[in-house]
Amino acid sequence: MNTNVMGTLFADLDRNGPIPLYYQVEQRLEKAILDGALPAGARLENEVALGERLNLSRPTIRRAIQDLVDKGLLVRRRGIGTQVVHGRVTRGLELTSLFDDLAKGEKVPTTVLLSYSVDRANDTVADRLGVELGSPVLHIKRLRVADGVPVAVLENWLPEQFLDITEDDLRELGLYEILRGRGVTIRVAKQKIGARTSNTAEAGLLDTDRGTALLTMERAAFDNAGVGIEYGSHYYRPDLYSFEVTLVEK
Amino acid sequence: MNTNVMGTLFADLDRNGPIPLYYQVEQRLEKAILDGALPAGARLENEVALGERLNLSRPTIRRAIQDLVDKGLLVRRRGIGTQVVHGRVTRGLELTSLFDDLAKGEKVPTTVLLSYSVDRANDTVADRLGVELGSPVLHIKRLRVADGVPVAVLENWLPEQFLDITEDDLRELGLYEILRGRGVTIRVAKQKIGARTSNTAEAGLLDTDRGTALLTMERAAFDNAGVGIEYGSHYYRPDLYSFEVTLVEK
DNA sequence: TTTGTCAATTTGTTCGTACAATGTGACACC
DNA sequence: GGTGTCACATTGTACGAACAAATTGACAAA
Repeated sequence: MNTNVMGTLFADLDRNGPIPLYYQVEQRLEKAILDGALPAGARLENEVALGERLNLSRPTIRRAIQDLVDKGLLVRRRGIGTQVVHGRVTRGLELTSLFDDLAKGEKVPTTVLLSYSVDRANDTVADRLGVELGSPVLHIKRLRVADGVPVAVLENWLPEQFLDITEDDLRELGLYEILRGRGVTIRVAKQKIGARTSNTAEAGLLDTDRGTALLTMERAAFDNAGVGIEYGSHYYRPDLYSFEVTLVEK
Repeated sequence: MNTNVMGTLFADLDRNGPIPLYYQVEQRLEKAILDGALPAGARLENEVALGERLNLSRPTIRRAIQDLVDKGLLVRRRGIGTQVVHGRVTRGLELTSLFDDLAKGEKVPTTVLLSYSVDRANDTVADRLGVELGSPVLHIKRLRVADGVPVAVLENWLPEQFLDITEDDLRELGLYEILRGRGVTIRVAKQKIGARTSNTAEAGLLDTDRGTALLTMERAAFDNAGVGIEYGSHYYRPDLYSFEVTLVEK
């Protein structure tokens, strides 16, 4: 055990602030793992000892560790202890693939607004969003460009409460940024990822040849209360984009 | 609140058996939701009351509810209560997409073993599996057929400890079935889903035309101890298969 | 009517404790 | 030398308790 790391890692826990203690511990541990301070395979101190040194109860420590286990960063075995996973820890997209994450790295993302209208919900949209058939929905279609290269075409439908999102908003910000700015938080999203062959119009938008493969994604997103927020049907240039998912069996 | 349902739902908790109490509660609740006994939007009794009626402590009840929240079945709001999510609950693939899940429904899956050999790990395989470069690995390539139609080509590499898996095993069972039978449990899997255009050989195997789109998936799987179990590089016929993922933001 | 305040309800966080289950290693026994 | 057994370490489950934070609704005040 690297007591040096663990010793200094938790020097300044804010016991009065609004941030939960378990979350502070969790974030510090996660950072240490991703930074390599806790290398793959490193064994953590046991829960009780850790709790004593940090002056925290065992349930609090357990909660922090459990969250990291759920994220796939740590592995626990009864009678043995807790270790950092061996598999390289890819600071992957994980749940952030929820968001417009083209801006994740060095690329400069821009957006071309292809269409913007208020439509009446058809069967599919009404079903996925959980709204009345024929109710007004905001229908937008955007071309996502990274460093001047077209990467994806994003078509979305949003329920009545978002009709006041403007064209300028959409040109400047990602959809999920706009929603966050309005205090909306996505809680559950159901995605379906597939592929198909492009037609002429699609290929033209993405600056490729007709008949090449497209990566497709359909998504329905819901907020805290389970209300439908957004339904999207998107296609991506597969040479420029792919989906990464980390699954953790419980 | 439908007290009838809640009243009878927990009549027979096994307090001495090996199955944890929180898990028993969790499963009964999940079943009630999926069966429709607890319809979308239904409000659960509050945690303390629920605990009193079932003679369980609040932490136990909370654990059961929290697990279902993590699965995207329930939604909690402080000061309000706990509700069943509004969005249709698709008994989706979720984590089961980990497994050979073509047998999920009515289809009859069969497997053609295209190749079977013991190779030395190349760069990619050694890296993904976390084994020494050049160490022996089992290399298999299978064609997955459902109801007589070829659906996917699955190419896998497994580390030294699995060299004794036989060709007959592979023809009869899914890979993950074989692994489960040997007491191996997958804990974390990292997947990358993309698309590309097929070449002649690939199209021939899948009984389609050259140049059509393929859905591709790479996966590295790890066990409880974080040891690499399996690396796979697969491609699927996109008109017959797609990936469904449910994301839950915490 | 509108606004502010307060109480009630409900989930969120944190503590403390006890015992069970599992894996490891040492030790005695054959 | 091999084998079984026992103690030990560590995580898993479950209990009880207290206070904090967020939401709602009722009521009072402007």
